[in-house]
Amino acid sequence: MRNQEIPVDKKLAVFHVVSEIPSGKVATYGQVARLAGLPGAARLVGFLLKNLPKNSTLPWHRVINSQFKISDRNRESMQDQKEKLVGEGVKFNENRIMRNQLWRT
DNA sequence: TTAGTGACCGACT
DNA sequence: CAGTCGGCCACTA
Repeated sequence: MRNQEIPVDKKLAVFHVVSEIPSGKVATYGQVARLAGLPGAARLVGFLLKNLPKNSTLPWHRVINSQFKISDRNRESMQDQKEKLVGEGVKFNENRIMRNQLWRT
């Protein structure tokens, strides 16, 4: 059977990195991809988070884009993400997250 | 196989 | 700051 030609290992690596993001901090898609050993695969991270099962406990809300903003998609989901971050103590400046809230390794 | 799309990124205008 | 472009990865028609 030659199913699974897709890089499952990469997906797991990305999920692992996201799960390591501490509460109160945020990471960019590109940063997650890089830490997962997949430099340049930022779009893949977005794709994976979009297809995340609802029962997942992954802190996807701590992932933002390089502009320190919440990526466009459903209005509800975006608002939901911001509320979760605020609830964890992440500070915003209007709709932009402050740079010192970035997860540093 | 080719072309289009997306929760992206960096450089450039 | 906003818009465009080429490049990146994987998915879909």
